[in-house]
Amino acid sequence: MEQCKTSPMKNEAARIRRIFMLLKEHYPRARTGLRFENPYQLFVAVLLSAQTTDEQVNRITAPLFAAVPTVAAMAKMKAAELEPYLKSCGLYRNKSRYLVEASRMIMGEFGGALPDKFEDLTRLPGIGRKSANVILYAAFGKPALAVDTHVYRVSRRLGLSAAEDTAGVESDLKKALSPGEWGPAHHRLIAHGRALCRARRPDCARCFLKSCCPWKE
DNA sequence: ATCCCGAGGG
DNA sequence: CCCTCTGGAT
Repeated sequence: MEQCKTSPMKNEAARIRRIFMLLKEHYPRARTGLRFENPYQLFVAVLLSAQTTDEQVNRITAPLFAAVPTVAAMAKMKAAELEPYLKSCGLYRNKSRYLVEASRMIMGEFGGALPDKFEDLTRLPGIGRKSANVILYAAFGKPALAVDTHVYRVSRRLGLSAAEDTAGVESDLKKALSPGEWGPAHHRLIAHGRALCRARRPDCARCFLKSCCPWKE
């Protein structure tokens, strides 16, 4: 109690460290649920994952990768030819168009190889800040912290950030963590958002972070 | 701020 | 019926 008055900032830092320590304990090896074997497959899976569950994405990508196995093959497709493969996921018209256009840009401007820099990735249609960060970390092993709907919601409930947009939350989380922790933290916040800190009906009663969480529904 | 947009849960 | 799912472009 006295520590709160004498050094509130230091106390807050300790609270945040405790949150990530507990997340690590409960989700020791949290990682992406998207199935992929190379950067091309991750690029496709991430682009498809917008407003769609990873399980649904995996159902789609299995036949899609068999039919369209490379960036070069994707670049030769027409959006209309691709749509049947994406029919069962949301936003399928946009996603079909983005996949073809982005693949053509990768062929034309990046020599057929998926770029490994944030500024290049976000130039690709359908790849924004979140998807670029996922690719940087999962495909290239670079320090990056993607803020998706789960990370955004959970971070704000936990008081890790009060930012009103994903870029602001990303900035706050990065400041609170060392670069080596960014990727794992991303996956653990998602795991927590799915398991307990759900968008609807969060299970605060069973939450192991209850004692260090300011949020009440 | 709005649009895209099927599947699954409640 | 309503809300949400590893968003991005206009």
